[in-house]
Amino acid sequence: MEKKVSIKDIAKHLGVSTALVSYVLNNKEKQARVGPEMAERIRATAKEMNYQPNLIARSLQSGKTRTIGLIVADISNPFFSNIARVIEDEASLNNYTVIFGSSDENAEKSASLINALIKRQVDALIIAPAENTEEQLSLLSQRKFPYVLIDRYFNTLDANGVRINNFLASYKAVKHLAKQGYTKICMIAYQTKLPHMEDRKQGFLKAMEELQLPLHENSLRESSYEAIQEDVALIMHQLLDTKKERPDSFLFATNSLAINGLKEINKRKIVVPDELGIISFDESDAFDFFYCPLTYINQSTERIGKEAVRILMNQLEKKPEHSPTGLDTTQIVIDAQLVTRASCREKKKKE
Amino acid sequence: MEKKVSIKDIAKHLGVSTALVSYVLNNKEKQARVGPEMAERIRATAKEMNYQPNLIARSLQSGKTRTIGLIVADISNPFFSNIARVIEDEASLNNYTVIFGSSDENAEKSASLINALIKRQVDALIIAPAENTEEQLSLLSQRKFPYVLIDRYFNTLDANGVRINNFLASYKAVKHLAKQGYTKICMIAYQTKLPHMEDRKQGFLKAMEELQLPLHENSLRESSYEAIQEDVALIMHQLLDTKKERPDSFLFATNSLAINGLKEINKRKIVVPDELGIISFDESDAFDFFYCPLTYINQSTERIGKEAVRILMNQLEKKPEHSPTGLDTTQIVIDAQLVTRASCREKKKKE
DNA sequence: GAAGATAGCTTAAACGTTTAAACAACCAAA
DNA sequence: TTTGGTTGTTTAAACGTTTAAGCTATCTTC
Repeated sequence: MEKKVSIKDIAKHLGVSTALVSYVLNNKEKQARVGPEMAERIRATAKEMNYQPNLIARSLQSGKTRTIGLIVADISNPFFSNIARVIEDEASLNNYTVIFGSSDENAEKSASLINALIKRQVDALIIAPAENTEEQLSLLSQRKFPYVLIDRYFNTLDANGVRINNFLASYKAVKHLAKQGYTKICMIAYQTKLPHMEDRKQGFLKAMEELQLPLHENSLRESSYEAIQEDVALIMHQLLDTKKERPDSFLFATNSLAINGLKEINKRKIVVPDELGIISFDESDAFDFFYCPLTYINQSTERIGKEAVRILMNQLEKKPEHSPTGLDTTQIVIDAQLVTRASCREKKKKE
Repeated sequence: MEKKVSIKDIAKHLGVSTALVSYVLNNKEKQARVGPEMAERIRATAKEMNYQPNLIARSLQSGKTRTIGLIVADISNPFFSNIARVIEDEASLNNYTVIFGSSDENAEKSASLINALIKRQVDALIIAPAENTEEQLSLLSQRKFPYVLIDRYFNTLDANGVRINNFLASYKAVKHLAKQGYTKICMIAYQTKLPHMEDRKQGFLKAMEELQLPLHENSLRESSYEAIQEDVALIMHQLLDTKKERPDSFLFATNSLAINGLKEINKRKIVVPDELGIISFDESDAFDFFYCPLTYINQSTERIGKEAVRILMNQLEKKPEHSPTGLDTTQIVIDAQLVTRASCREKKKKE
């Protein structure tokens, strides 16, 4: 690669000091009282030599990189890549760029990603935290490093965050299923202690209780993240390939769980919504193309991404005197909408 | 945010020079003849003070950032986010991180992204180039800036690249359709001069010619990128809501085109594969969940990502003397596989 | 025509690293 | 006892910026 032209090259070319060049190219000619002809000459040669400022040097000097680190479970998951796109656009509007990393729901990977990004001096982080990462995050908080949690959160951690009202969304979904006449409702969730997932489970349980629907060991089943395909296949086998206590409806806690579940349901040629009602969290093209389009709980990736960046920008760009302690934190809870489509039958089955 | 500890802080704390600390923490104690006890003390205090090297400072000094810039059309498109994930993992193995940007198939956006990434001193770029970006890329080549094109390429540009054999993939797809008895084959492509798309179109035309199947103005229709939904809807209306010359099969040139097309096909309750055979490029969860799983041309995102990074690493990590002119370029053409499923009927219709 | 202001520019330090070169102290060999 | 080598450490410059402070003419003003 050819050597890049620096401010020094421009200065040498014109026989002036680098300071002068810097002032002009940063439009500080007024305060620095640079002569108008000089300013013009500098601008001209900068263009002529195709000068591009070295942002690394600038960052070293300013202590700011105008870079945001984004850590999600998996950037190839559409839920996260959609959020990534929104964050990219919002960041770009504020002249920031985004570095990303995938944690694979793994605490160690998360730690090393956070570390790598901090070494790279990102100004802030946006994190969809994995299980058992409270300590890492609490360390960030201690050092007053700016960050926002998305999608997930921790009860023990007072941090900026954007998420949906998981409990209520789940609760409403169950109520909706019950209203349509389903009684043997089963939830498929992830086996994790992450509170957002716990909330979804609790919302399910609370609704079931209020509906006085019986709960048994198969009412709420959990899959691992790593072996989701095998786990969901097994769960579906145990739940569907039996006559007694066969569920008449499913609530899937994420799009990946639903996609794996739907594959099993398809295999068995089970008729949705008559034999089985279905609701899932998140969105997916697959939900649209399932022979019976899925009713789902829409988490607006648009809003999540925008709010996350907004919180950071408020924190990063505001004058120090406006943040008395610097310890205030913002939590946004987005009201997730139930989008009703064909996967829950319209009326009660037997009247 | 609290002030970070620097090498200077460690040096001061121990009453030694920063050079010593630097040598030790870079494991150059042997060459620099640092005393073993001193080395131990330095390492200990570095750990104790939780020292994290400032990679920005290191980059300024070394001229390398160990960062790769990734420019795709849209990071939220699963094809690109899958590639992004592979690139992330491969880069990480080599101790690189990835900054990304979405060009939206827009040449100006592409130019400003390239510029922004170069100002940030990325060591190399991986680009899925938009239309009319030859000049930008040719400038990169002129300056000997390392980059690899993925998915797309330009005839007039001698650059590193990884892509599939678009012509042949398309050609084979049409032959496959014909073999199953379809004769009124129609291709839906993007309206662009990008050669990879042109190749797909030419492969289609060549196969049709060899098959002696008649071509007319509706045989090959094109949609814009910006208004894909409206365009595909219109095309489908014109092709399907008519009796005369109605196509009996479609070849979609990308997953987005297919997804939009399938929605229209679904609306009209057209029976696949009997009334209509379908093949699409790329992959999608939607293809699996369409009532009749789609036959598709699989572009291995795994291979594309891996090869792209491999090419860059070869170029970036090799000693200068190994690249005599530095002008050699590597092109990888991956053989895309046709994955046959239910969306093309098994036998000829009327025998 | 002296004092002070102003315009136009330069100097120099700083940001946190890396690393070649210099230096001081010691030791061994002649 | 000089010479030369080795060991352990420091000095200082460099990477490309930014920016406060300094300097020198020239211009006002009385």
